[in-house]
Amino acid sequence: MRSHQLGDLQHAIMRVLWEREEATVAEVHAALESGDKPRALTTIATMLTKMEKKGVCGHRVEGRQFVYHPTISEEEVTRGMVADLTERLFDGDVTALVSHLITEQEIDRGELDRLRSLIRRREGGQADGR
Amino acid sequence: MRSHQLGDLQHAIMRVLWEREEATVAEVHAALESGDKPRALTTIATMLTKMEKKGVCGHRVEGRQFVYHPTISEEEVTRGMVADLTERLFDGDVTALVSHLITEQEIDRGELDRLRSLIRRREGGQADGR
DNA sequence: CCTCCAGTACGACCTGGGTAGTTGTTACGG
DNA sequence: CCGTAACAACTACCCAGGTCGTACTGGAGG
Repeated sequence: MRSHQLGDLQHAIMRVLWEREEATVAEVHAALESGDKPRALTTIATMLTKMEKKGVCGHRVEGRQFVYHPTISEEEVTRGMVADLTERLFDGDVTALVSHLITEQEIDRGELDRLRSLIRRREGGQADGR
Repeated sequence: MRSHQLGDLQHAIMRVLWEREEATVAEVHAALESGDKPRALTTIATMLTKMEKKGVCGHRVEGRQFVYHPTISEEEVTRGMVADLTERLFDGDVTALVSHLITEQEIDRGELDRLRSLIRRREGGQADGR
């Protein structure tokens, strides 16, 4: 089961869909205009079409326009992409990734603190909730 | 500075190069034969050429063959790819990624323990050892 | 009723990763 | 001295992401 991989634009579009539950092409386009480099409306439309064919979203017809909605959850995608990276970079060793993050990447002291308590909570309560 | 992004095969090849410091096309090919699906020798050669043009590796001539070597470090690539993912999925919030990992991904109790001490070490001694 | 506009459908094109066949060159063994 | 095999170079594809321009169509307004 190759977890759905999304390109940059695809992921950006999905984020809009996840955030709003539903959105028209124009709405997605507008939402992406802020900050991002300008894109043609048709680019978004084309992308949405491809994404639907790919199974990551669907649409219903409302009057003349299509209202798109996600068919996969953000968690699903996030987990999948993180898992993929973990596989490629650390041979699937999640702990190695975490180690890398807290040693090589920039995390300030306050963050470390938060993480510590997060781990403690995880260690304590868990009967493994998956 | 857009950190060098590598495809699957490219990354696999780089791993061989990093591991051996240097390697001929045939050596890389042989190293990849184990476990991976069979690939033509020319595929590796082509890839190496493209990668060199991209600046991730170089080569010297030894007799009839090319001996390739990496020109970027594994750390560099790892950091870059992790950073990219962090950016895309968590808007650059490294802590959010770590949180995701220890709550959503599979980490057993022993691992958590190791992480705890890792954080402690990081918090205490750090004069930033990079 | 006819025009115009909003929107989708369709097709074109570019890039980069990946895969490999074909060609050309050259050192080496017979 | 010559054929062969080892190599690199070149060329050609395929696919997916991304980016648009253009065609088409149906409904709203004059």
